[in-house]
Amino acid sequence: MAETKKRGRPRSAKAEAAILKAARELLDEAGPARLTIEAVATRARVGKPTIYRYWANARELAMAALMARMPERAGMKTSQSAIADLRTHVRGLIARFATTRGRQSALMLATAERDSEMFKAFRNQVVMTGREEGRAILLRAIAAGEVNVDMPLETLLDLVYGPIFFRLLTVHAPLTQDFADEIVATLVEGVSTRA
Amino acid sequence: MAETKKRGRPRSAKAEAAILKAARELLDEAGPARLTIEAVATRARVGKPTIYRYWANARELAMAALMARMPERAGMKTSQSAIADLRTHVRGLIARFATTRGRQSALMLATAERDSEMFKAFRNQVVMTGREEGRAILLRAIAAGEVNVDMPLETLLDLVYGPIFFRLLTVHAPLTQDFADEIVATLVEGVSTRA
Amino acid sequence: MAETKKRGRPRSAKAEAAILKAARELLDEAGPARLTIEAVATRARVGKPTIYRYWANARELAMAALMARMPERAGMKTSQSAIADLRTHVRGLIARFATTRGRQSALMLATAERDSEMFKAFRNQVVMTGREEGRAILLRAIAAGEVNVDMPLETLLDLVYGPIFFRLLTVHAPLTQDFADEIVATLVEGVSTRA
Amino acid sequence: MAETKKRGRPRSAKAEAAILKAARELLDEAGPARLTIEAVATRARVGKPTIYRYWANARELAMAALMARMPERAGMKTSQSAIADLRTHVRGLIARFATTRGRQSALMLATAERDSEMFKAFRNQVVMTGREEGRAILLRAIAAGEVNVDMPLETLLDLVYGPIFFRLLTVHAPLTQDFADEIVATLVEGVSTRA
DNA sequence: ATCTAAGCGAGACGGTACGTCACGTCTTGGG
DNA sequence: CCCAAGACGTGACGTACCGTCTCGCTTAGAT
Repeated sequence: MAETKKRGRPRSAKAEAAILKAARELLDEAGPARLTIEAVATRARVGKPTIYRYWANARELAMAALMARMPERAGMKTSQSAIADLRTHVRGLIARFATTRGRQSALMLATAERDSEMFKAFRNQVVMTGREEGRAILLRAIAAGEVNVDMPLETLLDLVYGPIFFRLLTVHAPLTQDFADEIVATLVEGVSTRA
Repeated sequence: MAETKKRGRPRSAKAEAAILKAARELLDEAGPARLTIEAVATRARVGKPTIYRYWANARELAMAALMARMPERAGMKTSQSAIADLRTHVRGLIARFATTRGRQSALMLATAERDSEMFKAFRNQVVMTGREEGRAILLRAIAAGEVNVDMPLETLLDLVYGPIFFRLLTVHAPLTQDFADEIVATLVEGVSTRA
Repeated sequence: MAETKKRGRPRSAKAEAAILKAARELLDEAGPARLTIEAVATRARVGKPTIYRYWANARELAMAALMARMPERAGMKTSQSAIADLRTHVRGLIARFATTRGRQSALMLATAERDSEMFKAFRNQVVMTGREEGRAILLRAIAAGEVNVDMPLETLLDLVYGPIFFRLLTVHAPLTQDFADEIVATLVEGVSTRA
Repeated sequence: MAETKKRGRPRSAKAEAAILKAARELLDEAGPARLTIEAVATRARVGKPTIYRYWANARELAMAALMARMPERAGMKTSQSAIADLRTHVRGLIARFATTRGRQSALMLATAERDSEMFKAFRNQVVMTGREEGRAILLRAIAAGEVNVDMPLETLLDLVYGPIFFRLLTVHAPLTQDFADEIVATLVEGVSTRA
């Protein structure tokens, strides 16, 4: 209830929107490394101090712009097989990240200061949003008895998402839809010949 | 005929060593983002042009310094179970990367210009060296009939390495030795209840 | 009809006083160059626009603060010798200006926009107040036959005040009471050997 | 003889000249208050750090530009009357300072940081150069028995130069050639009626 | 034993962007 | 309609590094 009385001129939503728009455009045109505060300020017809009032530096602004940019997650349709749902989910994930925007997001993640608030927000919103959906699917699969996981669910989720980001970063092999299927198949079946 | 005649003063091995030493120290003290050519030149008591004679920019120098820094891979001992060997391998990998140096390497990988020669060299030497060993282990496992892989081996390798780098980048969960075991167990057994 | 109806909240005398007080404090602490509107507003707990309602810019405010600060001129006592009175007057002048405040005033004079109203007011109040007294003394001396001036009185007054401000600005020699005596003696006697 | 060996690339005389030229042009066009480092850098096609390598701030640069600008003092011709020479000297001084440049110089003097090296250099070169000549003339007058000064020569010199700068600063009366004559006449003859 | 080309350290060069400060104006809600 | 607070666009500040370019000095193979 300790609400702070807002005094003085309120922040301009217009300015913030113009900044984010300019940032997004520059990301598209030149990538995150070229996103400078000066360029954003000029393009958004905004003063530099205004930008610094909202974000601490160019990287945080870039993250904010990328977050605002991530496509809305379409509500997932549920089929009878949770594993089929997982496959669809991973395919969607790859489709999302195998874009300039997706690559830039992964890159931001790697570059950002590990312990800033922005980093956590970015990680949660960009990387982990999909994760919640993935977690739901896996829980459904466990409930349905399709799957048996005797370890932290986090580990399994990392086994799903890790390979995608790995290819994104190392570019040693293409990030295709087939890769989604291969990931899911391996995780489900395992490679053991014991069975 | 094709030999290039070497005229003039040869390059100084001492200078190169001093540069790399300074670069390594700065990496340790301040991280890759703070590794500037000026700082390296000052610390190594070397002229800036000398540095540029060897490396194109600060990131390449950082990669070179990190590469020179990666611990020599100990010759892998082979046990009777290829899967046990894989587990040992993954554990070693995690031990190597769960260090400041390892984290910095992953970070460099993410930041580097995707199509430079240096990027490829760095990727191959830092990330993919272990991979060759992993590939050998898997091939051994297949030959021994311990394992059955009906997809590109690359995919399976990405399923091993991807989760490690993912945690390195997102820091949402700790990178422990247990995680190595969980990765291997899942990949081997799968999570299906069908069996 | 012609009368302007006073509508709305009247100006706050308290605000003006607080502003001038803050300005004076900042002048003492940091000098006229550091007297910024922002600092004054913060210290006086006053909005910046309120300051601008009274003064056009920081220099004018500084001048206003300095004017409010000049010590009241004590009523001059008249002796029998107008020349002795002049000496006393010049000594008093030097005493007044050989202070931080005096130096700042001279500096303001030099910095101010030459044709602003404030400049004229400042010049008249700070520099020329003394001058009126000096003029009166000289007129008395002429009337008493102690002195004979066959040129504009202004010139003679400049010969009295000029050297003081000159030393204030160039600081090449100290501004002492002896200097007052030397000025008056030279002006009265001249340096010619003809006599 | 402890000469310092000059290492590294020597400073570019061309750059320095271009900077001073640009500074002079800006002084002429907009005055000392508008002389910004940015504008000078742009006009001189020179990097800002290069300017800062030579001068500590805009005011010092302005002083340097004004110094480079002061007209060479013509070798003074000597007549039979030292007092006539003094009159000629003071007239020349007024002619020099009753210009935009002269006024700017006086202003710089007033604005500069009192204890910087640049301030002293500027004072000596701009204000005090003429002073040496004036001192020589006075010494000649004393030697010739034309004049009798029983006080520090500095005081007399201040009585000559002070009034000029005073009018320059206060602009309460015009700075004419007649003023020169009036100054000299008063100093020589004095205003006393005793004689 | 020179000559000469390349590497060396140092450091100045033209630039770009940084993050900050203060400007003078504008926009709130409250008195 | 004034007040405080404070955000706004603007413009300059002084600094950090960039990557390039002289300097004068090694250094060592070719002459």
